[in-house]
This record gives sequence, C-alpha cells and structure tokens, in this order.
Amino acid sequence: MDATASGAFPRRPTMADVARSAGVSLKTVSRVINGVSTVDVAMAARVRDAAGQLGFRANFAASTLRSGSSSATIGLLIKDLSNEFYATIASGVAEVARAHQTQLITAHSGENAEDEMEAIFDLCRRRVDGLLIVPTGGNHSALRSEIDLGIPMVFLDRNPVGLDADSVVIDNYAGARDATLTLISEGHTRIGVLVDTLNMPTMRQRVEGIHAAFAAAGLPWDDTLVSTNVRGPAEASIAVERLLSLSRPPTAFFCGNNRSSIGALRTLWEQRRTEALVAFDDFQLAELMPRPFRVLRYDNRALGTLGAQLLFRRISGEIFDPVTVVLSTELCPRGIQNFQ
Amino acid sequence: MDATASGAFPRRPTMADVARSAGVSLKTVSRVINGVSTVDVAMAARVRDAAGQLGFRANFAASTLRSGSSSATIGLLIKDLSNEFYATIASGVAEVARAHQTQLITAHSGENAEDEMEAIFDLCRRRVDGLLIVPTGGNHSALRSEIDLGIPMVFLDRNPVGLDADSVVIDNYAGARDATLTLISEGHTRIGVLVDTLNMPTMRQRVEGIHAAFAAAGLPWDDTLVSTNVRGPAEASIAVERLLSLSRPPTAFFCGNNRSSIGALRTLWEQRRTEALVAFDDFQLAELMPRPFRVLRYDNRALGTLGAQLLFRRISGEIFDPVTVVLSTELCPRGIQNFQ
DNA sequence: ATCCGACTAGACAACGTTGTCTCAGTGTAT
DNA sequence: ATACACTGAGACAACGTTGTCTAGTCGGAT
Repeated sequence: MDATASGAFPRRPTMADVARSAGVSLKTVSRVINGVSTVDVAMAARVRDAAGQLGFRANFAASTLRSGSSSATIGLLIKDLSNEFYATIASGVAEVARAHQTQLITAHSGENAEDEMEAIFDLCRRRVDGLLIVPTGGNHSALRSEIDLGIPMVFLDRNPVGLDADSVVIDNYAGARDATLTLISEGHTRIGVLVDTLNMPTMRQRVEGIHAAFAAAGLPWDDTLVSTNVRGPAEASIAVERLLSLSRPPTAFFCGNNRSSIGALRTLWEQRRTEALVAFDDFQLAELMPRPFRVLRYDNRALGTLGAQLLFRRISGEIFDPVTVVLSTELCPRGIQNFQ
Repeated sequence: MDATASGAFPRRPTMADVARSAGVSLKTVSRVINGVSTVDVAMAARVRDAAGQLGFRANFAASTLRSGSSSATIGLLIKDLSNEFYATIASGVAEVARAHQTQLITAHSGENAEDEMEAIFDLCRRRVDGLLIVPTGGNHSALRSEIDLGIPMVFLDRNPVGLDADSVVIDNYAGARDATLTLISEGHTRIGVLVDTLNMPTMRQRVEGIHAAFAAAGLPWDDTLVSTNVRGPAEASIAVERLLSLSRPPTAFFCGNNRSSIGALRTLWEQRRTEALVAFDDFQLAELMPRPFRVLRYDNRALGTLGAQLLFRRISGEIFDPVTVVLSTELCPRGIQNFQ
C-alpha cells in the first residue's frame, strides 16, 4: 500500500490521513476522535469508518504535548521484582494506579545510587505524574527541584536522605524492640541475630531496637552473637551453624528479613533444634513451615497502596506538609505447631 | 518566581527558557543537551549551567514526536501482579527490557476480554515499541492491524485466538500426560483432579493430558473424580475433603495449579493422609512443605525472558514467520521427605 | 588582497495533535 | 427584507523538540 516508510511497516496513519480519506478537515477528525458532540452524525460516522479502515489510533504523546494534559503515568522505582517484598508493593501500587486510570512504569534502581538517580531522571523526562521510590541509598537532595517543578515523589520503606518528602515506612525499631522484649520475658538472654548489611537503614533500625530491649532489661549485650551481611538463605544457614557451635550458643534467633529466616528455619529443622526463632517479614506459606516460629508481620501491600494514595493526593494538587506514614508490626505465630 | 502557571507549580522550563537564560539560540541548547560535539566548549558550559540552574529536563514526548524515534517502552499485560506466577514473568520481562534500555509499562487486563482489548489499545496509543500479553480470553484478530502497523506482540502462557502471532507457552498436555503415566505406573488407577475453570485453555490442555494417559494405559476414566472451578487454596481443601469421602476415594491427586496444591497439601497434612500428590507449577518454599509431593516444574521466568527476547527481535526489525516456543515440564520431588 | 573550506550558530519548518478564532449557513424575530 | 443568534466546520497557530538549511567567522593557501 503505502511504501513511503523506511522500514518494513507502512507509516502509521495520522489524523490528516483519516481526514483525507473521509473528505473532511483534520480538526473534524480530532473532534470525532475526542467525542465532541458538535459534529454532524453522518460526518462523524464517515470519520469513524475511515479511522477504523486505516487502523488509526491517536498519538497519545502528541495529544498530551499539545493539550498540556498529564501523561496519566506514574513511575515506581524498586530494586527487584522477583523479590516477594517488592512484588507485593508493586501489586499494591498497580491496584491504586489502575483505580486512577493511570499506567504504571516499573523501573529498576540498578547497582548504585547513581544508576538510581539516572532512572529517576529518565522518568522525569517522560513527565510521569509522580514517582514512588524505594530508595537504595545515596543523597536525594537533587530531587528537590523535580518535586518543586511538579513531579511529586513518595518514598517507600526508607526515608529519603537530604530531602524532606512524603514516605511510608515500617516501625522497624519498635517492632524489633518489642519482639526482643518478648523473647527476654520468656527467659532468653542470649539471642543470635542475623541481618543483612548494616548499610541499610532498615537493618540498622532493627538492630537498634534489639539493643534497646537489652538495655531496657538491664541485660549485657554480646556482639559475637550478631551475624551481619547475611544476604540470603544459604548465608543464613551458615550463620546459624556458626552460632550453634559457640561454647555458649544462643537460645533464640532473631532474623532481620524473610530470606534469612528461610535459611535459618531449614537448618534448625534439619538439626531438629528447638531454639526459638523470631523473624522480620511474613511470607507466603510461612504457616506451613515444618517447625513453629514467629514473624514480625506488617502490611507489606500497604506500603504500595498507602504510598500510591498519598502520591495521588499530591498529583491532584492537594497541598500539605510532608507526611511520614509509619506502619506498625505485629508478632504472629507461624509454622506448624504440632509437627513431629 | 514564575507565576504564570495555573497551579501551584511554576511552569517547567523548556529549551527556549534555557536558551534565553544562557543567551544562545534554542537550537544550540538542543545540541548541548544531545551531546552534539560541534558546540564551543565555553558556550556548552554556559548552557549546561543554565539548564542545571533552571532544573531543565528535556521533554521526552516532544523529542520522540519530532525525531520519530521510538518510545523506548514496551508494555506487559497481565492479570495480577500479586500472583507469584505473573510476578515471575514480569520480573523476567523487566530484566530483558532493562538490558535493552527500555522502560516497562505493566498493565492489568481487567475483568473481561473487552477491558483487555481496551488496555492493549491504550498502550498502542502510547506507541509502545511492542507488547507482551498474557491473554485472558476473547478474540484477538482485531490486533492484526496494530501488528502490521509496527507494534509487535508476543503472547505468553496462552496462544492468541484468531491471530497468528508469536507466543511462548508451556507443554501442558505432555506434562500432565507424562506425570499421570508415572502415577499409573506406580499403581494408581483412581486419581482425583483439581482444576480451575475449564474455560482456560491451559487447564483444558492439562485435563486432556490426563485423559490421554488413562486412554494409553487402557484404564477407565471416572469423571466424578474431577473437581472444576477450584480457584484457590480454600476451594481446594473442600474439594480434597469431598473426594476423600467418596465410597471409592482416589489414591492420588493431581492439582492443576500451585494455588490448589497449597490447599490440597494443607488438608492432606492435617489429616495425615499419605495419598500421592502431583501438582502443576513449582512455588517458593515447596521443598519445605510438611509432606512429600511432586511438582510439574517449568521455567516460569523463561516465559518472560524468552518472550521479551523474541519481542526485541521483532522490534529490531527482524522478519520471520510467527514462532511458538514450547517450554517443557519436569516432574520434581518437593516437600520434606522424612517427616513423621 | 582574495578565495576557499572548515567550523559554528541561528532561522525555519516540521512531528501529530488540540485550542482559538473565523466564517458560512440556517432559522427566527423584527 | 434585515438583523440576530445559533450551529457546525475549517483555518491557523501552538505544544517542545529536532532535521535541514543558511549565514557568519576564522585560518590558511593562493
């Protein structure tokens, strides 16, 4: 048909093509496509026929550029969609975005703080209506101007650094402290701790909560019972074995996240150990694990839904001081209680 | 500062603003922003200063509109990001998209076939470079013109209806047939089957595979052992209980997906039943379930990665006949083998 | 001194759409 | 018959950017 295109595909039809085909002016096509009622019905039908025939589909970018309307798109910046924690956040965000008839671009923050900023700036160039960011580190003060120029941002799970902005976070400190106090009240005085890198503020807060509980109970703190840089189940297994082999091993374990608790659970089960286990983050099928333990549960999905709701309030133009929503945690029994 | 904007935000600066501020022409700003080398270094520095001062960020939509370059965006249409199956696909797609420096819009197919088409057309209006679709039903022939006009589409998990297009699917038929033959070879002649609605082609294929195995073994097929419309763990529990209470109960169970196998597992564990269980779809922590069973595992993530790779071959202009990639399944032991 | 080419920077138009304005045609009241 | 409001459709410019073309400046060879 049309061989003017350079590639294998014919050029996409524009309103001008539809207008020519229908024998009307370009503006009339625009009116019909946008459902303006001041068009003669017969003419409108002719235009719609021509549009259907040609496979015309209005160019959204051109439309928003001219009309100044919004891109009806928000961005979500996360580390890794294959992680249940982030996937649940994304699912919550997607639900709220959909309710606002907004598309969601999910971008990945990459290896370092620089990549993260580059990803954010790319989304700004695309003129997203707003951004939800699970920050991985670095300083966020360079985002001030973007927010001031109309791209609101809400930070999830961690607060931004060097920037006063909205956020939704978990009460890591109080959760860890209260869970530790519970363990202490049950008679535990030596607690093995498994955490990821302490560079993560969330991990630091959890460890600080444990410290606070020991201090409040007047118990001495033994740093040799802490394993840091536990990144996954395999490292957690090794850490548990190391702690169990100490001359004075812990009588309970505290896992900083769900990935480490899975490794710890496996090792404790395999060795039929009965040490208590408390773990941050609930996870699917936790209740079917082969031994009892407890999780510090919180509403993971709410990080996404509350964050997105906050973001849409900003997008709609509402003005208020930066808000930090803190989600509380709850100690819940998990695993099969009556196993064996 | 600038109070011309209607809302609370100052108008975003454009290249014209940067040009005015730097005392150069608009085109020179364009050159600097795009890294064209034929600009005097001092002048370029002045432009960059002004751009930084104003918080200028090029408008991506205007840029692609004028230059005719691609949107560097692909779309993924799935049912539900909170489902591990879809989340894993999305994660695979995201990884490949990122390697191609492409953003990913994840859209949700909605309740019915009409919503799904509307979502697809919205992404076409946004001129995505290509689409990955996990179809939920309905006829896809209306997408022919979109593909011909330059938006390639790859279908995941299910083939499109009324449209010859690329797809990546799982070998449901052979997987179910072979697993059933294994059960039969172990002496099972009555197998309880739990499947979601048979409107889903994948479910139909799995049931047909089971039928084929019975036919091949010359065994009679008992339709009363099939529970359909098993949507989640709760329905699965009920179905298992019903089947166990039959006068001639099955000696083995076949679950059509991971959600039903979780419910079945729980009920079988709670009642300490030793019936064999084979289930389609592997899932996280399956190996820590409190009883042995087997899963029909396949490379879930490959649905996303292979699909996206296929899509990017199309996007790069490669021309080939529509391809259907079939992923094979594998029967794997899961659950704790030596439980009490 | 003159010419040429190399190199920069600006003017202008265009991408596909929509906001604004104008104008032709119709109907109605004077 | 004239003035008037009203309806519907086209002309034109503009959104923010980039491709193309032109013009100016400079250094060096004639």
